[in-house]
Amino acid sequence: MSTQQRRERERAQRHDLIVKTARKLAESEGWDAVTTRRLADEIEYSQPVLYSHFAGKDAIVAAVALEGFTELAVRLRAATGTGEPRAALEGLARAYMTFAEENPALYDAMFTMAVDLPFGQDDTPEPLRDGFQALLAGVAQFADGRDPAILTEVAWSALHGLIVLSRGGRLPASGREARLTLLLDQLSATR
Amino acid sequence: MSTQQRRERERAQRHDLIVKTARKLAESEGWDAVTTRRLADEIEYSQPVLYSHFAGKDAIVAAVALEGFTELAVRLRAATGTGEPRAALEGLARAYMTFAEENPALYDAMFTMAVDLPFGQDDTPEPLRDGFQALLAGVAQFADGRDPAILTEVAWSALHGLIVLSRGGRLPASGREARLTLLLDQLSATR
DNA sequence: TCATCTGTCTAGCGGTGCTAGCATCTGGAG
DNA sequence: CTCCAGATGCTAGCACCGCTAGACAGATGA
Repeated sequence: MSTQQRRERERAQRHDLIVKTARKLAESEGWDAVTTRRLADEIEYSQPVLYSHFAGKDAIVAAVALEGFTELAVRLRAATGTGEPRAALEGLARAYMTFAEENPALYDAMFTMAVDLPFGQDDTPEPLRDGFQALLAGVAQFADGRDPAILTEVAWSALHGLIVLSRGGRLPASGREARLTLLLDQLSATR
Repeated sequence: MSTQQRRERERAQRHDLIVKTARKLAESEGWDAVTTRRLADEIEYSQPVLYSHFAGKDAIVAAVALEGFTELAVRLRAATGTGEPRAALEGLARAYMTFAEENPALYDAMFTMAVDLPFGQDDTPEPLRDGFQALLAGVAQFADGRDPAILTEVAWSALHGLIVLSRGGRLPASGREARLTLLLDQLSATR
């Protein structure tokens, strides 16, 4: 009885250990450094153990990404102000960009790597849904006639584009602030 | 004398063959299928031949990307209209998105994979510079007081975001047109 | 004709994700 | 207390990856 429970608890702990280690490793040395051998070594178990917890490496990345969505949602909710529309949007956008900058590997896992997470579907995991809802809640309040969902998607896309192009060196680091300001201006313009 | 020339010509042809084959293979089966072995097999030479033309696999991807920048620049220039601002911008944006949709693997090589292409620097290859200039030329004409470069970068980022998030299934295929319309509206709004 | 030199190939290195099959250790039955 | 069964984690190995050393053949020039 209690033995069974202890085992399940230990299994859950090890599951977490794998996810945390993968994330830490990815963040410090990049996802290329996250190999099954290295990961196994780091958690002090052999490779096959990983496969008793996850279907494969992709599933591990997906688990890390899921953790990211939860954290992002929390951050966005915290940044969702209720003041003047333009300022509220700015707070939200900055929170999003800060998150991406502070956790580049995590952000990659969430938005560029793991493709096997079902996004806009019925079986979409709760954290994903929650993340988008947090963004939506912040944007919706100044939609001002425009479709809130569409507006959110466009705003999100633009932010994502800025982040990903900047990171790859496609955009100069210098104009960063100017780009964000312009984007916010354009998004909050209502004709 | 002529022997020398013939050899150089043949070398150049094989160089092109490698790039074309890599691109075709990537486009039909994805970049994962483009392995050095597979590529060597496809061009009917052995692996080491690839390395007598390119420093490594990354360099091959970069060569494919470079080809893409040239083509994109041509497309954008062709789409740069001179009529009413909003319509001109729309034509440009649609040309960009169409290019990305028709050549997904090529687009990936240009904007998400190859990191060793110097973008905003002094030694930036001409095709890259040209591509951005084509976009700039189209956007600048309706900047209307705003910084043309910044505006171009923001517009580009937003388009890129839409494309890349749509492709990964992060954005529903349904709202595509609505998102583009809203984006164009916001970008062409001058306060 | 022969030496050299260029070009291409075979074979192999160290790495990857993943798995089959064998030990070992534990928990419960007799 | 003993012994068996099942769970658990390991070693070893598969097929593949990018990349390269060294052997080999054919063309080139003296």
